Amino acid sequence: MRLKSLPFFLRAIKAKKLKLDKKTTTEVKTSSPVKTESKAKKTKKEKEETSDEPPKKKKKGEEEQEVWRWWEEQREDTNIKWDFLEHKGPVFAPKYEPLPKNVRFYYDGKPMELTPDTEEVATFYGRMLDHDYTTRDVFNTNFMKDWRKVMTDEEKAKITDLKKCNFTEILDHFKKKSEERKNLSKEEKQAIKKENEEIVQIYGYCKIDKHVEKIGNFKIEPPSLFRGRGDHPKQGMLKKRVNPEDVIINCSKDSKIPEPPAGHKWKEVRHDNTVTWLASWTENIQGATKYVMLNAASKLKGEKDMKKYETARALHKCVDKIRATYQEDWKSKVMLVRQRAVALYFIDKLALRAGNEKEEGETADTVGCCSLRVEHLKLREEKGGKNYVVEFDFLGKDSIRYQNSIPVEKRVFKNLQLFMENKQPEDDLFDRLNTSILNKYLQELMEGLTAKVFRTYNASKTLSEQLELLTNGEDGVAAKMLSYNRANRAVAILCNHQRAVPKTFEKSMENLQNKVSFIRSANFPFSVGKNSVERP
DNA sequence: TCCCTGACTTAGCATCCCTCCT
DNA sequence: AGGAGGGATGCTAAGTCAGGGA
Repeated sequence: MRLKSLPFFLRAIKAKKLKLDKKTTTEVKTSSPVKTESKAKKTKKEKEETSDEPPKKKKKGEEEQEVWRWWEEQREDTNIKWDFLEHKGPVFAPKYEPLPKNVRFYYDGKPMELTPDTEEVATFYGRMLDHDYTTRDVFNTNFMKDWRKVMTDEEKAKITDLKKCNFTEILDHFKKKSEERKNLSKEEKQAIKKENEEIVQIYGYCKIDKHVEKIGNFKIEPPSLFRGRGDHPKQGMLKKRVNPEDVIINCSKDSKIPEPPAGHKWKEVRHDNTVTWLASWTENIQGATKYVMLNAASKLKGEKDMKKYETARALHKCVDKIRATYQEDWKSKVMLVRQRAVALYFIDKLALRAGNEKEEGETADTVGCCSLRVEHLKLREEKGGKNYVVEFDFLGKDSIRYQNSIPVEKRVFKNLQLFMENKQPEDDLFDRLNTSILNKYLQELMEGLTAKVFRTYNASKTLSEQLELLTNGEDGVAAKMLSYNRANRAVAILCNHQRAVPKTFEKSMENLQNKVSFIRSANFPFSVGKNSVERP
């Protein structure tokens, strides 16, 4: 399957012939406008779609909204995102429910009663006791500092050492509660489910330009301890409760303005139709704005997604020229041009991210292409029988380690030597370059071209090439699935998509081994495939 | 040009929930 | 029925990129 035939692939997915693996397809997934459903429902629906019989009458409450086939409509390119927008506002986190009296917190071996605010924050820590986070110094220090801020003077005077705090009864309490929830009767579970569905019915949808569309995240993030990834300097800090007074509502003037919860006011109600968000608030850890936005299957998101792939297709048409240009630029007399050319080569060849600058000490120390430092690569004139090898070793987005050795053209190698000359390990490799310069240049090469388009393009191309290579028209469904998973895996490797080894890994591996042994001994004629790139 | 910020996408982890097997 | 397995979904952190102001 070549790139130009990708629309067929999209259609196949829309028709739900293939299931996409979320892990490996972010760069290549489609904006499938048909909402995803559970496997069982899919099978049922597929039957309905392919059957000649009229669809069976749906039970009450099961009627589906007719799908708005926005992707078949004419699109206009404007920064106006909507003409009408009405919604009920976000759902706030439930109020804190104090612990029952028999669940105690101990300080220095003695039970200690906490005021509700202090207790609430203690429960955030208590329920994370089993997690690796609570073994980290940074997490604990940050937690203690923020916890003390909510304590009364009396509590503050007493609770000074986290090591003397015992939260185990709190953890046990929540474990017990979750166990109880699991053991509820079918009817009780149904009742809870129904209640949740009612909330979704009210708050989970909005009316936008005569269409009802699903909201992606209508629930405001509950208070908790900040779980920054990797070596995050702010991990363990208290993420505060968000109140209506913190929330800005965005909707159209002529809509029914959402009611704030009783006794509360919104921070602001605005009517800005140049943006897609319905509500926003500022989070207290990094000061970043959080948004309530539409679901991925909505027109607003889907159209944007579609455009992304169109841009990638446009790149396909001129990528040869761009590659020739940057190879030529490796010889440039201007240092910036050389650096830009080598950086672009990495972005293209290795699917690296752009690499914006980050404020030191505010986040984990991670880098992308433009922010690579001398310490992140090693140059080997010869390695494993290959010449001019570059070894990369750095932490990328989400502190996922990127480790890769690649042979490069001699000219690239010599350039890298030049860029690294007389520099300290912590110095920038591309000291003349940043993402802004790079993207401005890319914009000159092609309208809408930015660094991330290369990732989308190369991921999509890899997937389609792999599918072409691995599949055979006569293959059965199982074989097609296997090929599809393998193709996806190739994309995961290219994009360095990784996931932690699941906690139950060893157990399930053992079970799998047993099955394999059994199958081998019985001489079964089939193989088992798995597609995930797990971290070592 | 630099810096900051707002808006939006990308992506890993947690949890839910369905299916299949015992 | 109960539990394991694993995909789907939910949640939210962490990126990208553009635009505006100094």
